[in-house]
Formats: sequence, C-alpha cells, structure tokens
Amino acid sequence: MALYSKEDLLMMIKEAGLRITDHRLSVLSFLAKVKQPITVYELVDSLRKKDNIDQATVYRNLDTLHEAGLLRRLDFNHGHAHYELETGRPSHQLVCSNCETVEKIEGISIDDTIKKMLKKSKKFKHTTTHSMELYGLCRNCI
Amino acid sequence: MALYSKEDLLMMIKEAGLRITDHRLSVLSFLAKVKQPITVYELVDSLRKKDNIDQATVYRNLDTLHEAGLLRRLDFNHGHAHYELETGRPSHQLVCSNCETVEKIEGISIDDTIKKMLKKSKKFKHTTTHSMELYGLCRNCI
DNA sequence: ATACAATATGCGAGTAACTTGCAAGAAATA
DNA sequence: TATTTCTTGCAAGTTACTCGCATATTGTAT
Repeated sequence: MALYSKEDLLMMIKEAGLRITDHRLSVLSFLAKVKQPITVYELVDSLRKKDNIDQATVYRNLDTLHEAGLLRRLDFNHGHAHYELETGRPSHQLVCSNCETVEKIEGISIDDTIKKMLKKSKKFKHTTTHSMELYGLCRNCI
Repeated sequence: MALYSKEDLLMMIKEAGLRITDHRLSVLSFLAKVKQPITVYELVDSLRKKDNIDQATVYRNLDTLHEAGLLRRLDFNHGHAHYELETGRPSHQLVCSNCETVEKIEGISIDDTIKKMLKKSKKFKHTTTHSMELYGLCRNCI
C-alpha cells in the first residue's frame, strides 16, 4: 500500500504536464488519502468546507486528472460517478444493490479474460483500461 | 442465438408477474430484436415514431423490466444508460473511448474471478450480477 | 523581477438524463 | 361488469454535471 507524500503528488501532476494549483493538489491528495472510490458529491462537500473550492472547479480538475491518467472513473449505475487514484494495480468492485456500499478488491488479475475477449473481438486490437463490478446484497442488506 | 417470438416475450412478462401492455411489449421486443446494448435515447426515438410512446413510459418500463430481471442495465461512462435483454449467457463489452462504439462479446465465463473476489471480500457472501467493460480505441479511431 | 500568454477559478446560468405528481385510461380478477 | 390496481401522457421537477465569462493565477520568456 503505497502512501503518497505531498511531493509525490506534486510530481505526478507535473509529470502529467499539468499546472500545479492548490485546488488541483487538494483534489488529488484527498483521493490519495481515502483509497476507496468516492463520489464527486463527497469530494465537493469535503473540499468546499476545507478549502472553499467551487464544485465546477472540482469537476474540472477531476476531468483533467482523469484525462491525464492519474484517476479512475467508475460508474455503479447509481447516477453519479465515483473516482479513485489510478494505482496501476488491478482493482475491481463489489457493489451493494441496496445501500450503495462499495468494496474494492485489489490484486486479482483478469488478463486471461481480456486476452480471450480481444481474440473474439472484431473491432478492437487492444484496450487500455477496464472495469468490473459484481452486484449483490451486502451482509447488512441481506 | 435464440430468437424470441411475440408469444415468448408475452410469457416472459407474464411469468415475471407483470401486466401485459402494448407499450411494455414494444419495449421488450425492440430490445429482443437489436441484440446489442442500446441507449434509452435510441429506444425512445424509435418507439415514439412507431407507437407514440411517451419517454416517461419508456423509462418506467425499462425500470420495471429491469427490476423483474428481464433486462440488463449497462453504463459505459457516457452519461446515459444502455439496456439489453437478459439472456442468461455471460456477456461483456468492449467500448471505444472515442466514438462510443460498443462491441458485445458473449460466452466468456468469469466465474473463477468471481469466486476469487468473493473469497477476498469481507462484506459480500454472494453476488447476483456483474458487469465488465474493456475500454480502448476501436479500429476506426486508432 | 516583470511582463506576457496560457490556463484555472468562481459565479451564475444552462443542459441532459432521468423522475414525479396527477388525472385519465387500460388490465387483471372476481 | 364492477372494482381494484397498475399504466400512461403530460408537464413540471430534480440531479448531476457543464459552460460562458470576467477575474485571478501559473509557468515562461525577457
């Protein structure tokens, strides 16, 4: 479990060819800290209190950081996006169909499945990212 | 590739414990015909022309049929949902990050991965459905 | 340091996808 | 055929997200 120092995060932004701003750093370091996919709402809520960041700025930074490959964007059919830091490690989710709880599981590779998919595909030679979610009721909601 | 007759579809609705209405049947048979995940917009557009169905009715029926387990709901991070008939066969998607093309690949099981995930999970004993999408550029967009 | 061009920000207004309230109409059951 | 319950259309509402524009800040060249 890598911990990211402020300098690490600054470097990540810089190496992505992006400008360094306080707000951009706040967004990135918040996501580095929580280590779970979180909703934009939670992010906006926390950062507005702490640093007085406008929601438009949060959205724009999430977009920029995502484009730059520093974030993952996830969708669990809840009508609002989740974001998390792009760690490079494979990561998949278990999602409760009732209470929206999300459990992240790391370290399970699906390279074999991806290879099989690409072999069958007519329109794609390779892919760059993927997402996989399992849906069901969590222990609390059974 | 199973083809669904009107009677099949009627039975599916009936067995799900739902009422049979013309509009509900239209929605279901449209999805049975296209065999690919399609957007609500495409559905609304086609059905409005053909049968004069209001978009609220389409949304409500998609919801009802999905709740009943007859449809799958997919999200490709495009800001609008896709739906397809629930066939029972596993089915995963390749999605173009540029042009929103979706290619569906059937017949690849990921049961092993699911087992591994559940073994690692602390919050879930079992899951009922899943989704998996690979993202990249399709041949046209490379 | 300073000036300049490019990018980021806040604010308010706008948009797209989807939902809801309500009155009227159609389906299932007796 | 009557009654109950579900479905529909319409218009208005909500939510998540985006945009325009004026101002502020960043990185770069001087």
